[in-house]
Amino acid sequence: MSDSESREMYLKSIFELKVGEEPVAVSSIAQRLGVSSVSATEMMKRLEQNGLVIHTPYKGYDLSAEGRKRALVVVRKQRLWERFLVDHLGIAWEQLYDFSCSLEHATHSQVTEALANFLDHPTHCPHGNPIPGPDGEYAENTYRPLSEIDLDQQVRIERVVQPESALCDYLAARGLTPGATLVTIEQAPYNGPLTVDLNGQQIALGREIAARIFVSDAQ
Amino acid sequence: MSDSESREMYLKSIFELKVGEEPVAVSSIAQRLGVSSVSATEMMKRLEQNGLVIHTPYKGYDLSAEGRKRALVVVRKQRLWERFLVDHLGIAWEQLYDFSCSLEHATHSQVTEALANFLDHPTHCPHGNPIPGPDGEYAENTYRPLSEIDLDQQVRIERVVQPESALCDYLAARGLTPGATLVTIEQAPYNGPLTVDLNGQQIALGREIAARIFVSDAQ
DNA sequence: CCAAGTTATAAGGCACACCTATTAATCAAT
DNA sequence: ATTGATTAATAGGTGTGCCTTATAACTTGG
Repeated sequence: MSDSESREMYLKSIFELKVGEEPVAVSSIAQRLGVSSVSATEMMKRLEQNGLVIHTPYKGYDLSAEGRKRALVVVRKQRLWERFLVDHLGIAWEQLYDFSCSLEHATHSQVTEALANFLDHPTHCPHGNPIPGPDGEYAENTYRPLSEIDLDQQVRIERVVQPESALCDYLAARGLTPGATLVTIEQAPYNGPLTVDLNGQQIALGREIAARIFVSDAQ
Repeated sequence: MSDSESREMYLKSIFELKVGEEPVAVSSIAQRLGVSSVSATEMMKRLEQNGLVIHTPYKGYDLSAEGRKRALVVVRKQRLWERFLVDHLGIAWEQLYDFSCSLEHATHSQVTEALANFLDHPTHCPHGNPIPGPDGEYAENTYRPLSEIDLDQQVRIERVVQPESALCDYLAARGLTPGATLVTIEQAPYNGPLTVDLNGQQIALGREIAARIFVSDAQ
């Protein structure tokens, strides 16, 4: 990978991994990118020197204002490409993330905006995630993770976060894509799987997966 | 640039620079890619070890069958993207080459074929160059370079080879794009400029440029 | 055929994104 | 307050794509 491409991936990872208020741990960044913690730490130092991230020792890293801006640019490119790939090229839902990930780094901003125009300025990617605006506007929506839903609730899948192909392969094979409606049936103890019912079929989902599926009430 | 991206650029350069039977000189490859001759030689050695190029000492390099195949894959991607950029995104003709050049390396073959399908399998890029087929079919067409046309001939611009943006900026500003019809007026001695008439306007073209513009008879 | 110009090779370096292995610092929980 | 786990920092190393400078090998034109 090239210099700027790597940097973009690191920034995007922090953006994607950030959930609550806590900074993102180096270890999780390293894991996400498939590199050692040392390598990730090295890169984070470089990014810190460039003012793109902020370090809280022994806690992790956050994006600075500038870093967030850069990350949003990349995310915008990726999610626009995902729309194009699925809407116009007919690429399978579970392959989108990987294919768009290479394209995102190779796309000049002028092409990005022309693409947004061509696509008629979509607001969400095929995984249900918001597409950042051209000037960095980003409204994180407020769906709740499936892992936090009470039992016997009927819910609708709204978004899948960190939708890399391995996860999406699994979900697509079971029909767990945005728009699907399911009912929470049973939560096994000791952080065990959550069983849900999708069209009469029962599926047991690990907690990590359930935490990445965001849902809304489907009354 | 990354490893494979660089390699692709080297292979593509040889493909683009190859004109007649002569192998392509390292110096011209180096010049095209903006690297030193030593660096280019280094890379050519690596490519030779991989069986992608064939060396004729003190003459230059040629693509092997496998190398040509790889180059054609890259060229196919680039030219398909150029069509998309100009036909659907409305990107200016003179910017196509640069923008498509980044995309070509980031495009999975599955996406390439879906794109070809979306574009309805175009045969030529916006510069008039043939788009290689999915299995490496490539028919070099037989137009003659403007630099070899007799005087007082009316000709039509069919293709512009090695259409990097610097050249295309120059040509687009003067209306010298594929489809334009012009008349050869005067060839200055000592490899001087060729003067042509385009819609009553006289333009003096250097020989290097004239050699990159391929034309057909326009009776 | 010989000198001028190209081309090739060799030597030595730089920056980057990675790596492993080790030690130091800090946090959290008993 | 000490321990055990996590996180950070240090040292040392790899491969790749680039660089400059210098020298050797070859081609070609007068």
